[in-house]
Amino acid sequence: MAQAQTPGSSRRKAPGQQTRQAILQVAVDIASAEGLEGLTIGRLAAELGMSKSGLFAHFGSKQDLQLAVIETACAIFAAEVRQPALTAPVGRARLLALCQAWFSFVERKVFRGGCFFAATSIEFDSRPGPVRDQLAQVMKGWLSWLESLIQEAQEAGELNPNLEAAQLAFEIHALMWGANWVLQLHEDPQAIARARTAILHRLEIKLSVESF
Amino acid sequence: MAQAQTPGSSRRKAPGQQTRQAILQVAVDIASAEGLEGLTIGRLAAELGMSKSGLFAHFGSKQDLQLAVIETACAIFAAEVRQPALTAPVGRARLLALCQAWFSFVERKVFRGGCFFAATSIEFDSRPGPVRDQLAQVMKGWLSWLESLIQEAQEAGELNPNLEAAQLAFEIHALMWGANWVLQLHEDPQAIARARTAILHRLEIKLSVESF
DNA sequence: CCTACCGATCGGTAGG
DNA sequence: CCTACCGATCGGTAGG
Repeated sequence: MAQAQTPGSSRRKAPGQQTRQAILQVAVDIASAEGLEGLTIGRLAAELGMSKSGLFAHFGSKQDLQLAVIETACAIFAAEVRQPALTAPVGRARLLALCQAWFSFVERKVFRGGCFFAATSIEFDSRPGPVRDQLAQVMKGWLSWLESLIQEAQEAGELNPNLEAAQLAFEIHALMWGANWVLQLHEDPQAIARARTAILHRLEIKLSVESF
Repeated sequence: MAQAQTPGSSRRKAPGQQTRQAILQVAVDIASAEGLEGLTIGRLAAELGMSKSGLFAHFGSKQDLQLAVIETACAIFAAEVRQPALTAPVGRARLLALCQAWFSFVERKVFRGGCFFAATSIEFDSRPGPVRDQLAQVMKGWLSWLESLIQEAQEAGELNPNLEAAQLAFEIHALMWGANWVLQLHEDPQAIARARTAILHRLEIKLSVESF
């Protein structure tokens, strides 16, 4: 999910690949704000200063473009949120680092429209097809990963082992998206603080804890 | 918000109003699934078996249609969720009745695409204009109402008065939408159970409580 | 409430 | 990567 589509180890990308990447960077921003349907070929071409057909040559269809945009969003998310968590030690520290990275990621508006996955997975939840299937798979992977970090913290003796990991993952995820939603719709930065407070409470951590 | 636009008390609606209501009933279902932008005049007319312009005569513009659809969704939500809560006694019982009604409302798929407000407020959070403004106002009203029910329960001595009501309202709302999202995207009915468990835990109610 | 239309834009193709 | 196009659909209007 995180790896680019270039299989080789060559540092130099083929020129076509460079253009393709530039297109996808712009596309992922538009899609986070206006959705994967609101992302139109004409609009995207205009924003890039190129012709529709020139752009379209990089993708066989609009659906292929949408799937490529999801891949790109995954790669950015992996670098911005998953990677920082993996640099923290296993256990509660890693869980905290993940939450920290996620809140930073929405506060810095890495994607113009807030969390790309919130916007697009809700947009497509009633539109059957490969795009919806890929989004569902990505989100399942995210929830599973969150669950595994919780289990690791439990095994390290840093989290109450009586909590059901999948339940806790659901709750943390819901609170994160709640914060993203309030932040986007009401432009209320307090949303982040509310979600932080709730998550720390669930992790049974006193609220004065370090820099978090 | 809940009242229809007919001011009089006449039981009989003008024939134009009947058609208008029929249009809006179909429109609210489409919009909950495909969004307020995905709701096109042509598609709506086709689904109703009438001409585009005949339909359009009831609304001055697409934006007016979108605003009218939001009003209709509010009226349905008031009848399906707010009203059942108001029949329960003030305090914890009313809060529980509200949650009960909300989960029933998404389980029965009162709106084809799940919670209309989740779908559309996320769709429009990056689209400035009257539609976004109205959705933001409706959602602020919902969160405030939730907060006031929590305060009433605290004043009745049925809920820990040290909890911040706005914080608790945020958390309950986030958990409800988390359930709606998992239900829509993964068709996993366990989502409802997870949200129920989390909310009861936050309300400090033993999980064996009555029929809930 | 209809037919008949408008210019703009949609996703996509032909041919270079 | 471009120009030049395709049929379909978009929101919206004229006129009845």
